[in-house]
Amino acid sequence: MKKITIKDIATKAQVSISTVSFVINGKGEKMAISPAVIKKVQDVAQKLQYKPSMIASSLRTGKTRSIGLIVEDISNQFFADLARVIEDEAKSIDYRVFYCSTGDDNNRSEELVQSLLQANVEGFIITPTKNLEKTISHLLKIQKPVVLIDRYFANQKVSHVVMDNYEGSYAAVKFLLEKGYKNIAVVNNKSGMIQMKLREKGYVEALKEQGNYNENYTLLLDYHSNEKNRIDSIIRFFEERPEIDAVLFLANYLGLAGLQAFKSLKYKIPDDIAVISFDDHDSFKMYTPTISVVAQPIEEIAVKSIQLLMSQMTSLEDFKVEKVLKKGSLIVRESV
Amino acid sequence: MKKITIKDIATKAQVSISTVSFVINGKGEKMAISPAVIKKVQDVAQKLQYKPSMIASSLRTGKTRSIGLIVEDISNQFFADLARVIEDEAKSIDYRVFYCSTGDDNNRSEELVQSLLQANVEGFIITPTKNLEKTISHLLKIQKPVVLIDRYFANQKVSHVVMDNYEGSYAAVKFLLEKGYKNIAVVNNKSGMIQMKLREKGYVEALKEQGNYNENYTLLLDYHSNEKNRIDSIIRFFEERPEIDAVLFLANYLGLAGLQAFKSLKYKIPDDIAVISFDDHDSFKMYTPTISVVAQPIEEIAVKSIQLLMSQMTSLEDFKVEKVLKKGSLIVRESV
DNA sequence: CTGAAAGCGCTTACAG
DNA sequence: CTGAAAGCGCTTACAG
Repeated sequence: MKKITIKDIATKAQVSISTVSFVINGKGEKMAISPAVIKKVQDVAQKLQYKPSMIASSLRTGKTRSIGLIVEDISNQFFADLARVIEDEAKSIDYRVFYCSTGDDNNRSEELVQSLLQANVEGFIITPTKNLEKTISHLLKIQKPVVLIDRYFANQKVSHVVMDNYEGSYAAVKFLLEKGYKNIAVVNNKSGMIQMKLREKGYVEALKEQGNYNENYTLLLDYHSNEKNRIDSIIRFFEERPEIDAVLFLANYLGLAGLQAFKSLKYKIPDDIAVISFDDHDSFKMYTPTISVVAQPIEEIAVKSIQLLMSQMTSLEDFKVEKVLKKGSLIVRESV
Repeated sequence: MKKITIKDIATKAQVSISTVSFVINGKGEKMAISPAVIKKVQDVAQKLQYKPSMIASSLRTGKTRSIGLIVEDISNQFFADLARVIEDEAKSIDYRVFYCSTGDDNNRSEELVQSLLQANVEGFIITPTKNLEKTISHLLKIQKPVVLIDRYFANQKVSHVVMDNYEGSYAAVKFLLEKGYKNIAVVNNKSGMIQMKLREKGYVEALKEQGNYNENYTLLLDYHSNEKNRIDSIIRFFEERPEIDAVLFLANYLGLAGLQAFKSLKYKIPDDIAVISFDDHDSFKMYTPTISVVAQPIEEIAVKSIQLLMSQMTSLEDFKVEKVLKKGSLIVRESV
C-alpha cells in the first residue's frame, strides 16, 4: 500500500513528470499537450488512484489552501453554527479551515495566531479578544488577509462583518415600548467590546427618544465571573427595582442567567417581566414561556466574511477595508 | 518580512544546517555537539524568531503531527465538548486536530476520511455513521490508527471508547422503579446503532427483572425525521397510553422533542410523567422543571480515546484492540 | 564533534 | 508538444 506519486504515474504513462503535473493541474491544454497524452495520463492517475501530496505542493508553491478561524468558544452554539457555514463555504472553493477557540483568553489568542501562522494559513477569520488589536495589526503588517467577525476595534483599519448591533437592540426596545412596557432594564457585561457598547447604545437611544431613559436601570456584570455570581447579581438588581417591567439581555449567556434569576425570584414571564435576549439558543426555544430574541444573521455573516477574505487573498495589493453590517432579526416568542 | 529558514540560522551562527537541525530538534546532546555551539545556535534562532516549517519537515519525515476527528455534528454540545477536550489533550503532546462533522451522512463521512487521509493525518478518532464499517476496515488495512467513540461495530476488531450504555439506562430505570413509577416508557430512534440498542436493552432488562416490562411502551422514531414529526409521534404515543407515568429518552434530541410534546399535551412533569433523558444539555438544566439525565463521561472518553490512539501510533505492529467502557452518571434533577 | 549531500513530492521556468 | 533540472525547507545516514 505504498504511496502513489507523480513519478509512478509518469513511469506508467511513459511521459515526464512535468507532463503529469500539467495534466493533473488542468494546465494540459494551456501547455498544448496532446489530447491523447492528456487522456492517457488521466487514465493512469485514475487507475492508480493517484492523490497529489498537498504537503509537497505546499512546500513548492508556498500556498496551503487553508484559512484559520478563531472564535471565542466553538462549543457555544452561535460560534458552532458560524463555523459550520464557514467550513462549508470554504470547502466549496477547496479550502480547508483550521478552527480553534480562544476561551476569551488573550494569551491563548495570541498563541493561536502564532500557531496558525506557523501552519501557513493563507488568511484569518477572527473574533478578537479585547486586547488583540496589536496582534491583528501585526497580521496586517505582514500582509496576511484578515477579516474580523462579531466585533472589531473602532480605530483599526481592518475588514469586518458584524451584526448591526445598534439597530438590533434599538428595534427590540422599540418593540417593548410599543407593547406598552414602561420601565425597561438592560443587562450587559463590562467587557467594553464595541459590539456590546453598540447594543447598549441602541437601548439608550430608543428610550431617550421616548423620554423615559433611566440610567438606574442598567446592570453591568463582570465579564469573567461565573454563572452563580451573575445570577446573584441579577437577583439583587431586580429585587431593588420591582417597578421594572421588561428587560433586554445583551448576550445569550446573560439571558440564560437572567432566566434562572427570575425563576428563583418567582417572577412570571411576561406578566411580571417581559424578556428579550440577544443571540438565539436552544434553551430559549424550549423555555416555558419561549423567549424572544434578537437573532444574529449567522449564515449571512459567515458567507460575507469568507467572501471578503477571499477577495483579500486574491488581490492583496489593492483590497480595500470593508465594514459590513448585517441586520439581525427580532424573533418574537411568548416572553413579551 | 521574509521567512526565516534553517539556512539563515546556519549562516548567521556560522555552522552547517545539519548542526542547526540537530540543535533545534533537541538532538544536540545526542549528536555530541558542543554546548557552546548549541547555545550559539539557540540564541541566533531565538533572535531571528525562527519557526521551523512544518510543511518541509512533514514532507521529509512523512509525519504531520496531526489527527483527524470526525464527529456527527460539531454544533451539538456533546460533540463540541468532546472536541474541545480532545483538542486540548492533543495540543499537550504537540499534535493538531482536524475536526469535521458528518451530519450523519454516510457519503460525507467517506469523503471526510478520504480528505483527511490526503492531508496525511496520522490517526483517526471517529464517531462512525451506520454504514461506515467498510471505510473503517480500509483504514485498518492501510495501517492507520483508528479509535471509534460513542459507538462501534459489534463484529469489527477496532479499538473504541464508549459510555457503558447498557448500565446507564439500566441504572436510570432502576432509579425510576425505586421512586415508585410503574409504567415506564422508552423513546428510541430506529438507527439500529449499537449504542442505541444497548441503551434499549438496559431499559428492557431492568424492567424484566421486576416483571413489569411491557413491549407496548417502546416508541421508535425515524432517524432522519424532523423535529416536528418527532414531536407529533410522541404526542400520539402518549395520548394513546395515558397510564404511562415515566419515560426514558435515549438521546438528548429525543428528550428535547419529548419536552415539547408534553408541553403541548399540558402534562405536568414529574406529576403526570417523570422524565429522564440521555446526554446532558443546557436546555435540560434550564427547563422548568429541571430535567434529570444520564450524562456521558465526556472528559474521560476524550482522554482515553486519545491515549488509545497515541499508543497505536507509536507502536503499530503490536497494538492490541482495546474496548473501553466508561460509566455514565445519573444526574438527578426535578423531573423525577 | 561537524559538514556535505541526498531526498521527501511536487511546480515551473527554460530549453529544444 | 515534451523533458531535464532546479528548488521549496527540512532530516538524517554517512563520512571524516
